[in-house]
Amino acid sequence: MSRSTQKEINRENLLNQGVALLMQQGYHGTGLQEILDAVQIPKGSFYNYFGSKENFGAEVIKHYITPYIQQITSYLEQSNADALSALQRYFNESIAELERTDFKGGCLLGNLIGEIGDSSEICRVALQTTLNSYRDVLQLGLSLAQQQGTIRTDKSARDMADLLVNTWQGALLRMKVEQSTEPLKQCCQALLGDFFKA
Amino acid sequence: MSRSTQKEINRENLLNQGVALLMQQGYHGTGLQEILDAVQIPKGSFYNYFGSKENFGAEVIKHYITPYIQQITSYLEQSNADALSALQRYFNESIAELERTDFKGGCLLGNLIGEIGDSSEICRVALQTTLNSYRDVLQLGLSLAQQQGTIRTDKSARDMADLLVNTWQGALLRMKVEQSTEPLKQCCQALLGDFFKA
DNA sequence: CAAATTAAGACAACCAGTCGTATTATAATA
DNA sequence: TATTATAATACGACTGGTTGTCTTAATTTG
Repeated sequence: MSRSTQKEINRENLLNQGVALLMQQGYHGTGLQEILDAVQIPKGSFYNYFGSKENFGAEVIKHYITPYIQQITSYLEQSNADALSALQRYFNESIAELERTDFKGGCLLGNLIGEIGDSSEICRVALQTTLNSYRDVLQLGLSLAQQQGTIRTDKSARDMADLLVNTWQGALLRMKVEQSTEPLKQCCQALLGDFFKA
Repeated sequence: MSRSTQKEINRENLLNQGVALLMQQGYHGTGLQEILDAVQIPKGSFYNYFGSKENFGAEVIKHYITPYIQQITSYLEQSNADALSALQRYFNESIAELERTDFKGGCLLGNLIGEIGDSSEICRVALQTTLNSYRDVLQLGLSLAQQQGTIRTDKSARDMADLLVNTWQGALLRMKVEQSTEPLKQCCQALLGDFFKA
């Protein structure tokens, strides 16, 4: 196997493991050694791939969001003239997944904002752009739903998407503390099922 | 000075410093030594007052919320037949304070839920009861406003208080990442100024 | 003086990050 | 094509520092 592709595989494995561990144990709660042991990669290589733990953290953040955006995009494309249902389907699927994993983790973005949003500027910026791109895809869905007449048009899709992201983040925190997905369901019901309705 | 009162003063100082440091740097990001140095208390004493860092964390959590609940209660008592304005005044004051402190810290509860909600059961329970008592006082305000006719009555004060707490927490995270209080203002406007209105 | 409380420092475990060496891949040369 | 030269990467022992906790001695109290 060529060296460059192996390097890519190693990087990918580190990022995946980083997502899993940072989400559950936090940034300072997870040592580099723990990540390296899990994927059997020596410490020296880590510092070749990423320059520092902080840079790694920023890359983990960007790596994290990709599948979620793909999932929403895919749901929106599948939905024929019913973007609102696609969004509801996405959130319901997320809720089901969180129940399967016993409410662990929640959202890496929310967790890291609280922990290192003040202390790491690099990660703060990564969190900002990542959260914005998540907001953008929700905004797209809401704006489609506006065109389809299922979502009110006297509020901007942008504002509603922001509110939805923020309430969802808060509900995820509440879920962890209550060990229940009730806050998540309430979030979807109150916003998508009521406040945003046309 | 008697020993018992000195002990109380030391405990109080440690808790206050703990609130400040844990809020800004997180649980694992703050070492005991840093807290002890700040209040000039030897490490050995710490383990007399609190049994472990984890127990200390749980006590810091409970200690944190008291002034906020007092503030809301005080605003509600001052307000003559206008509980909704009292709540709005509380949130506006909180927003002004966060602007003064450059969006640092946010809410200790939200930050710690994300960081250690999964790993420390003691702290998770402390966070749960603390957040619930915060919700309770907001619920009281909303239910007063319902009686006064300024808040809709087709939704329970409890559900609205939960939604308000969760959205506020999410907005605090968003504030840290955006370095702006805009998300907080949007939260108050959308809920207290629109969705919850009678 | 005896008992209980407090404080100081020792402790092993762990942290992120470094550095010299070993290994490998690529390029140059014959 | 075979051999060598050069560069890039892989590696893990090691560093200085910090972590939370515990043992032990000093101090205070009744």
